[in-house]
Amino acid sequence: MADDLHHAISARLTGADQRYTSGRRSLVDALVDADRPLTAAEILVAGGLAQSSAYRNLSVLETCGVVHRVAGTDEFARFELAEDLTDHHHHHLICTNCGLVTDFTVSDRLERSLEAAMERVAETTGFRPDHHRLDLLGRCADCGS
Amino acid sequence: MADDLHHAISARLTGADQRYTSGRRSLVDALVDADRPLTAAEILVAGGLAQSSAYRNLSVLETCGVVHRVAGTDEFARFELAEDLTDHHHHHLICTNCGLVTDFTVSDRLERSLEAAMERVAETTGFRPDHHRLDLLGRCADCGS
DNA sequence: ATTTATGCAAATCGTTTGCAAACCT
DNA sequence: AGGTTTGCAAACGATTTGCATAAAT
Repeated sequence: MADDLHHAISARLTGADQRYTSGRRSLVDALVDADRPLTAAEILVAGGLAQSSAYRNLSVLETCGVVHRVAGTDEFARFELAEDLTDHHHHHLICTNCGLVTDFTVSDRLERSLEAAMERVAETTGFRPDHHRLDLLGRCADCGS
Repeated sequence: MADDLHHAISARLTGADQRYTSGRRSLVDALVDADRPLTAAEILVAGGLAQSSAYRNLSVLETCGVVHRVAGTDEFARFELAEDLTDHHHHHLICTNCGLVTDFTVSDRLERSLEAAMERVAETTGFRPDHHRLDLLGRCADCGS
C-alpha cells in the first residue's frame, strides 16, 4: 500500500546515517493513518513506544525531513509527514477553542499568489523565505461558534 | 503621542472589569516601542515587572483583546498589540534559525484572496474561520542562508 | 475596608537527558 | 564486538500558581 512511502523514508534516513527501526516505523504508521497532524501524546499512544523514545525518534525524523512540526495555538507539539513525501501541499484549520488541527487546501491561483508574495519579500528585505504557512483560526465543527 | 492608544486600551480593560495599572501600562509601552512581536523574556526586561506579574498581566491583556499571542517556531511565547488597536494588519517573517519574528504586509489583492478562501472554507466545512495567519519561514538577514 | 495587583518562591507539565540493558549489523 | 536504540527515571525550563504584602478604589 504505502510501500513506496516507507521505501522513500528508509532511503532518507539511510542517507543521514540513521536506521529505519521498527519503533520509527510505528511512529510513521501512526502519522500515515491520521488525516491530520497528531500531538506527541497521540503519537506516543498510537506508536506504542516509551515517551523518551517517541520524542527522540520524532526529533530524528524531523531532522531528516521525514516529519514536520506543526504550530497550533495550544501548548502541544504536533507532527505530520513532510509534504514532499506525501505530495499533498496543504494548510491548516486551527480550532482556537480545543486546539484541533485539520488540513485544507486552497486554489492553485491562491498558491501562486502566495509564492509571488514570497519572492517579492525576498527581493525587498534581507529575509530569505523557504516556505509559507497559511492557517485559518476559528472554531471547529465540534466547538460550534 | 500614542495617547489615543492608551485610552482605547484603558477603555477595553475597564469594559472587562480590569484596571489599567502602571504595570500593565509598562508592558504595553514595551510593545508599542517595538516594531516586532516580543518574547515574554524581552517584555519582562523592558517592562520591569516581576516574572509572575508580567505573565499574569500578559494573560489579562490577551483575554481582554489588547495583546495577541504570536506563534513562532521556537519554544518562546511572543506577543504584539492587537491589530484592531494598531490598525496595522500584517503578517510575520519567522527565522527558522534564531526564531526572530518580524512584520511584513502583502498587497490588498492578496489579502482579498485570502478572505475569499476563508469564506469558501466556511461554506465547505463545519469550520468557522475567525482570522487567518500567513507566515513566511526562512532565514533572517542576520542568519544569512 | 474591601477588592485587586504585586513579588517571591515553589509547583506544574510538556519535553529532554543520563544511563544501563537490549538491539542491530 | 562496536555502535545504536530503547526504556526508565530524573532533570530541564518556560510558564503558572499559592500566599502574604502593597496598592487602588
